[in-house]
Amino acid sequence: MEEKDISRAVIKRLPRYYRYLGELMEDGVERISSNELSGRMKVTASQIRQDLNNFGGFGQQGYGYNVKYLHSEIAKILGLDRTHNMIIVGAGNLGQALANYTQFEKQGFKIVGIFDVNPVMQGVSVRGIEIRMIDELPEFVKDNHVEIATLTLPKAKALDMAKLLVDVGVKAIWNFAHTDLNLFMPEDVIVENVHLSESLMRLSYNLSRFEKDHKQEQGKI
Amino acid sequence: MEEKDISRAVIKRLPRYYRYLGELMEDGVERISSNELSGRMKVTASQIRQDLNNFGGFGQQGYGYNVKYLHSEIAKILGLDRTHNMIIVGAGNLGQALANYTQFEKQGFKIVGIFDVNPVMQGVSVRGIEIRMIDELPEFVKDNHVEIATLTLPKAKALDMAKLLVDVGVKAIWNFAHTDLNLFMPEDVIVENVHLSESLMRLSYNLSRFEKDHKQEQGKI
DNA sequence: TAGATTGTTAATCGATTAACAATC
DNA sequence: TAGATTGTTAATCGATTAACAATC
Repeated sequence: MEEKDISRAVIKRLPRYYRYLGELMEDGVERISSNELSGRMKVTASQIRQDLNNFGGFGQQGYGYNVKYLHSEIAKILGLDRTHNMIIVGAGNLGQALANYTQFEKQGFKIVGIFDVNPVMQGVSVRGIEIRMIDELPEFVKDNHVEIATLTLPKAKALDMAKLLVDVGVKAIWNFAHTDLNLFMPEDVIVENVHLSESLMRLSYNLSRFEKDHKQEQGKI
Repeated sequence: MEEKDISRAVIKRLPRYYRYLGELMEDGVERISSNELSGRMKVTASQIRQDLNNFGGFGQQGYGYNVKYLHSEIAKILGLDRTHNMIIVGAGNLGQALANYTQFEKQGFKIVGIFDVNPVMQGVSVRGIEIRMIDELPEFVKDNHVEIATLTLPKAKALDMAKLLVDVGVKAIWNFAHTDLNLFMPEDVIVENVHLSESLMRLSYNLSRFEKDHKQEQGKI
């Protein structure tokens, strides 16, 4: 119906709007104007209005936006109005850390299973969830309506596992492996990459650049 | 000197180039053209050439780019040609997972200390690194030339800790807390945010959108 | 009604792509 | 030298900002 193609840039900002609106709700704020929100979030009011209007007119002239309403509408847009069953594949440090992280559950992402390829892990439990072996995966995904797989395996094992996950019916992969799965996945499988080392490199770039700038300034004096 | 301001979009792609060049090196590839790399990475050859030329002419007409040379030049640009001392602040699941992750060390990010606010953690060791209390922080940062702090504390404690870290001389914060520190930090402090829940929400958005599209298609039949 | 603020169109800015002359 | 491929300028595309009429 309302099927314009929304730009990636807009999607990237939505969760941030959602977070700020959540905070405003906690603070008991009932309504907010694009201009006021603009001040808090350091984006332009114009951009806020443009972004939101991609999805519909959530505001009211002369009033602004109702915080609670807008929050719940963005939740719907982001698919946070329902539960998503999720498994974690790769029970190493990162996988276990994510399994222990209760925040996701509150947002509707329910961790229903943890898998690993290493037999040593079999039977070990994380937050009450027993680690299973991969041979149980196909049945488990079907029986538990698993939509999302969090992939926390080393790069070398990631692609083959991703293919397997797709074969057994997983719809989306949250990829923490340092490799670009999306290039090898079918069109209809969602891949969201979290490349931590790339993030750290960007930090490093900015650090180096700043130090260079600083040295230059001193040199100029 | 060569101080054009490089756009964020370019910086975001640099680590990816670096990764692909690393893989090419491992595969023993000596030279590569922008066109060939374009095919592998699914970006345009034009963009590759434009991106690289922000930093200098690393290629040669009629030949392409020397993989090893380009790899090392990008390393320099990203500040990976030297060691960065890093501490982890927040020894919860995620903090410990990051501490256990040896990959960063290989890229020059050396974890020299782990800190927490919870006295229960005191003296516990992660990968041979003892968890310390915050009162030791100021001296530690100075003595160990700490540049980067990885911040893996809950949101509520994150901002105050960030301010403290800046006060004691930390130059950059790798922020895993669900809050936008950058809005409250001095200009000269680098903040790189990793908002995992935002990433998961983007995945969720795409998942929901796809399902909607799919339903529509079925409806049309 | 008057004032405020949205929704939306138009203008600007920036980033990507295309084209091609320079040159190895 | 001829062929290949870069570096770079120009053209296009998309995203952001500004402006303002619509309307609560």
